[in-house]
Amino acid sequence: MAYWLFKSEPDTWGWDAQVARGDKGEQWDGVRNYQARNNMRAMKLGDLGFFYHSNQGKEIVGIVEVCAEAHPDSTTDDPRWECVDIRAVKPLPHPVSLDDCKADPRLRDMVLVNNSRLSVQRVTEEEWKIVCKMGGL
DNA sequence: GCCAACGTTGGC
DNA sequence: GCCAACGTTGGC
Repeated sequence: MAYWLFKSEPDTWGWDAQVARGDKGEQWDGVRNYQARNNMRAMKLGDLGFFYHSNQGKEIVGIVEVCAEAHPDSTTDDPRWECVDIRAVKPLPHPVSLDDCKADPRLRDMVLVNNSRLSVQRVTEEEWKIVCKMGGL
């Protein structure tokens, strides 16, 4: 079991939209970055991830689950790009903001804190537990 | 809306 | 294969 973090601008595709897709989930398309794609290729069915709102809110708002492993991105003909499908699992009772993460020395090495531009990130098990606790789970 | 950081592209 | 130029992202 691995843990991940998905970033999206709420204007384009927010948590509410993700929840509205229900258990069918939605393909996480549009990623055009090798690091992010490699992360998605490494994902296994049932892996969990945080859903992060960039720009507006700048906070982790919910938990998602990988419900389809990497497959070609249907929004492009370029065979280089693949994506996974994710479905909403549950919201965080208390969203965890970027500031909260920066303020906690245990999260100093979190990708979100160090390389905020990467849109699909790896989260360690320790970071996962810390953020879950901060989020009220 | 600005700008720094980063990734990608393309000329050499 | 290097590196300058460019485009994009995202925090502020």
